[in-house]
Amino acid sequence: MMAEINKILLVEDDPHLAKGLRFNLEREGYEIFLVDNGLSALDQLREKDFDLIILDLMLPKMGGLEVARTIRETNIRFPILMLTAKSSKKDREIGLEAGADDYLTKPFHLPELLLRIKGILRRSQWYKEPVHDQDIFRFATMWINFRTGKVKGVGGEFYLTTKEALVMKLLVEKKGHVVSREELLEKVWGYDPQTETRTVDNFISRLRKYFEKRPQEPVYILTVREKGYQFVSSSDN
Amino acid sequence: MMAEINKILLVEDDPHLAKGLRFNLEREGYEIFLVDNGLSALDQLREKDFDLIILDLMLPKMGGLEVARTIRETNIRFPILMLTAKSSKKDREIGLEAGADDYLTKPFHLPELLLRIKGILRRSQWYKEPVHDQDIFRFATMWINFRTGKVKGVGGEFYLTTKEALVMKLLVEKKGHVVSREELLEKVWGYDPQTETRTVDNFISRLRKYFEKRPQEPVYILTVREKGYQFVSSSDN
DNA sequence: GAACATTAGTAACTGTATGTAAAACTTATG
DNA sequence: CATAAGTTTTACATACAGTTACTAATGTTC
Repeated sequence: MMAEINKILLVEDDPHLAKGLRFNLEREGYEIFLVDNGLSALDQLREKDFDLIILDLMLPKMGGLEVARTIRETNIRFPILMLTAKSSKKDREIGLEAGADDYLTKPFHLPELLLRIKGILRRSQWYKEPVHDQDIFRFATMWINFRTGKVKGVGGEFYLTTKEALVMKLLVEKKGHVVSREELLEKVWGYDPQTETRTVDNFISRLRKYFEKRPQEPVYILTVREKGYQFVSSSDN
Repeated sequence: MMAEINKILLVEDDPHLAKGLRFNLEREGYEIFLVDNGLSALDQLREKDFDLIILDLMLPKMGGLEVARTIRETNIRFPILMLTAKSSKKDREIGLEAGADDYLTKPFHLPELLLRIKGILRRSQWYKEPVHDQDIFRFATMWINFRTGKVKGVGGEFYLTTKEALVMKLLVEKKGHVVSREELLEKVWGYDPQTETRTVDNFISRLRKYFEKRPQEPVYILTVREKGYQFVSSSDN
């Protein structure tokens, strides 16, 4: 399973509490997006993909209940954790009735919040499609998803084109072994391996620009003169 | 939605509490099976299909935690509601950690128990039988009614035109497979697929504006170069 | 090691496919 | 017949794949 960072939308108008929560949740490895009112919350949901929303019941502009109901109207399964200041039974009942998956009464203890978050995320994984390991390859400080072509590294993310991904995949699959231009032409392009072309070389050149720190002195994608190219990776996978 | 009677396995060794709960839950329309220890609970689970287990933490023969863990070993998603006599924080954390979906501290109020049961059952429905009205299609945080063209999302609602809806419907029906421009032209427009036109591309462009958060980097309506377009909904990373 | 031959690196160019704003056209409606 | 909504074409921008041409590196021969 891919260790994707979970994105949490935190909707809290008390700046003090918000700051504290953000700090603690980020320390736990979650990516936190903070807004202080209900309308902004819905805006954010439209913009980004979140894994969970933590929603204060009492909010300016649009209350937590209304936000929860709006979400439930279109997405019955989006994970919602509600925070309620009042500990009155009535409030909690209303919260759950409005569609919250769980709630916590302020003041709450951090370990319990963390447990509830973990629980909700665990449950919400059920309906998400698992990412298959064989599609994802990690090396150095980046990973590649060969199915989608997505590459993520410290410097951000980008997409390989279809052919680029196929070439890279073939090299990686045969890591430590030389792959001839003929084999690449055949398996990636479906060409007659007789064909005289420099296409493969050009693709290698491009891949080195993506993945090598100094493309002129490649460390991963090596040339084997007269034979072809070879992917090597000292470490993992 | 099917009005199936929900079967609940109640594991409680206090005869007094057990009797009261059974009475009240049956009055709510649930079918209750009662056992008074952990081993019998596992026996029952092997025998029948339950929708939920309500589990006392303190039980003779085999404790609630152990039962919960045993269930989680084989069925990660079976709904578990834990009852704990002690209100110590420690206990609740342990309960959730062991895999309970929710817990309640004794003494609890009946309405709250009922709400939690409803909540758990609602959530567990998601993976049992997702709502699939013929005309309504849900994805991400929105839904589309293909008959009327109505689209609703957290950001409000609007209507697709007839052709827009037809294009979207065809893509969704063949979700996960590439649909060629020719097929779209034929099935939506009734054109001779020979026709040279960019109409399809324009519709795709428009649909992306409606449904994609970043139309330039679509995650649902994908281009397959030289082949056509493809709708995918399992958009991991 | 000088001269030449072979192989590889890569910038620049070409053709084709796709994205999309805007113009042009069509149809329905009052 | 004017208007608006829906559709389609046009035109231009961009992206991808593949070729060419030149440069650099390596290997071979004398």
